[in-house]
Amino acid sequence: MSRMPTVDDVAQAAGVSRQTVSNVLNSPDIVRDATRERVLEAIDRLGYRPHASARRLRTRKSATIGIRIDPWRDGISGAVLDRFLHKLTEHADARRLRVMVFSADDPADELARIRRLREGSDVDAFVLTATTHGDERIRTLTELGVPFVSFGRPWDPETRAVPHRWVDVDGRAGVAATVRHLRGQGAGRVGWIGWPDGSGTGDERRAGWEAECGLDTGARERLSRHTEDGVTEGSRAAAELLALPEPPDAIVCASDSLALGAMIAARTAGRPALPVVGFDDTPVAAAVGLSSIEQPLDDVVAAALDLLFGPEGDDVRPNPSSDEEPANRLLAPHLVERRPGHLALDAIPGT
Amino acid sequence: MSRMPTVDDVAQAAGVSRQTVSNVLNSPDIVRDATRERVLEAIDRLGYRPHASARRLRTRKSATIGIRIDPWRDGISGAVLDRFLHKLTEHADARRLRVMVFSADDPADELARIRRLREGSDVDAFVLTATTHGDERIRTLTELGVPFVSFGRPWDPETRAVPHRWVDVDGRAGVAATVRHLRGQGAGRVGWIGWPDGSGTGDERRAGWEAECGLDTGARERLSRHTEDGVTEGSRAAAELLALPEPPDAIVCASDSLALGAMIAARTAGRPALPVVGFDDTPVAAAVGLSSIEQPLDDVVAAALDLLFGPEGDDVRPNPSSDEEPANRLLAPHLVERRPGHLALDAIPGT
DNA sequence: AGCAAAGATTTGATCGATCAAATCAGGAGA
DNA sequence: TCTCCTGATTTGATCGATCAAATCTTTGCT
Repeated sequence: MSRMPTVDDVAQAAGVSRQTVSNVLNSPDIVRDATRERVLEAIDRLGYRPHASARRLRTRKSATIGIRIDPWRDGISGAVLDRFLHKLTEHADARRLRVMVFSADDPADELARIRRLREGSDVDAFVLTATTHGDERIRTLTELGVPFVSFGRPWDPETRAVPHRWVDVDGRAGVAATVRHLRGQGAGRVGWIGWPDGSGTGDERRAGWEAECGLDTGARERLSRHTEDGVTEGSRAAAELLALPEPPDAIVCASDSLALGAMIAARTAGRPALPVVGFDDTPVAAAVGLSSIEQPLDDVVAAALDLLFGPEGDDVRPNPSSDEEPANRLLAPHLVERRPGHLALDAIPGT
Repeated sequence: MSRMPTVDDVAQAAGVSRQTVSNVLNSPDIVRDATRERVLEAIDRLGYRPHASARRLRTRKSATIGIRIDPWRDGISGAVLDRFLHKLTEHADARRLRVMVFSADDPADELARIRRLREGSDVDAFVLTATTHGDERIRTLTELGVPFVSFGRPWDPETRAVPHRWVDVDGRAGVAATVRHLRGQGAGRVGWIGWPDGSGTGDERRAGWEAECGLDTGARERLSRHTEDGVTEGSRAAAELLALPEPPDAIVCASDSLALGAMIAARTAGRPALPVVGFDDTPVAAAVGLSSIEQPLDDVVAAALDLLFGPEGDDVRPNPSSDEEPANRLLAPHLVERRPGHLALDAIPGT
């Protein structure tokens, strides 16, 4: 073939005009049935594919979503965003949207890259992840009028005052439900291992534990630990809890890293059956048979695209203006329960 | 602002013509210094950004790389591809290339998506990952003339006969070097836990062990196990090895999943200091303090882009034709050594 | 049948850039 | 001084699609 066929080629082959071919593709309902079929046949026969760049130039839409990929950090925590990205591509494909990824060194750099992608009409909406306290991206993108949705709610009053679209997972509700579940199974004292105060996400999760653990202030103090994220840290904290005169009957953790550490500590302390629950249901949790609270990423992605594009289609809606009601969704996670001892270590010969 | 400035606006502001502005951006060397500065000043002042779609329409290039993201599978194994993707975006950004991701259900679906992206001029080169025996993608893309590079060498003679660009990591050399290293540290019997025969990657890795373990056929038989990937499987295999009359002094595994299992088994068997080495240096390995053989993804990505675009620039080179020498690179991985017992479980109170 | 309104299809213009060819300016050499 | 050549800059055409408005067809109603 010397060159790819264009609308004109198809039009000629089908004996109609350019525009009719265009209509068949973009508003099939306004074309008469007989004509449409003739055109579709020609499209099929010639193997015509619309030229995306030409279309974008004219329509000023790219049907492309941009998302930043974080530089690879410590690891486990990044897994959620990777799963999110996978889900995003799947849902986007289903809507005939494309996903463009980029990297950035810091929030300022991210904003610069977003501007470039946006101004070049490469991308017409963005998904922000990992929102923080005082997130400058939300304010800036709103001012620039760049359509976006964030995965992560606004954490401070100032950001909350900026009307914008967001989707988040209700960590508090997830932990609360889990604690209730554990207590229903007979665990009288449910312990907590979380992060230091100040991270919005971590505070929410702990609040879920506090609400449902049924312990008085003193007991809550004794049965909880707050530490940086990490397996070692989780291990140490769990060992402390298990060494108490009245140790917990179950431990819920703010992350899988902490939970993995806690699980190892429980095993070492001779309590391999102690229920330990992590958060995010990362591959590690699945690998070692750890219960974990899973974020409903399918729903999160679906909601994010809904907010950006409406229930279907690929027309980006503008950011909500200050007088409208800001659009957002808070989704409940759910517990993935696994049997401790899944590794069947006890059955191993020679021990 | 009512609309984004265009070349014409800049031209007018700088008192030159469209084309000169275009030249300043694309071939700065043919523009006189004084003129160039005047134009650049105008570009800066107006905040002009070239419209990517318009440029692509004219040049028929998109400066975009496409890569498939696998549906989220079991987990640990996918981590390498995720890290690869991160690295790819970083290197691509540095070259002013964009990265578009997409998902597909199977190889046939992937090919269909590639054709669509390619025909719409959305993407002008692709990176294939996870090559397999009899990979149809390589043959098909070569026939279609779609530029690509694969991360993963061709595994069968038929595919090898198709000249194409590829980059891969020399797993055999990596394992061989690791085994040598362990023996140099006094481990007389180094065991192996790998995958069943037939996976190119796995066979290569085991070959590295065989070459350097210094054991006779019988001992090799006794000190190696082949099993599906997984923590449980690794745990079971390691337990068997450790129960031998002459157990191994160290164990090298084909993956971090297997190694994590082996590490847990070693701990359970009362040998927490047994050196265990995994492969891919996944986050899990880092989290639990497991030694692992790391793929040099930075170099892999750099090599892949070199093969596609040359040492610099964003002009895609066509696929190698049958008479040329096919271009490819085989890179050596390196061992990331961690101290077993990193979790400091022994120091935990109450044990 | 006649005529207006609704529906289907076509035509001319345009999106914003680059290519190819034409024009203009500045030196070198006779 | 004039020609010729090189290098810098400008002009007209084009990439492939959609928009907006014009034209042609059909339908519905009296």
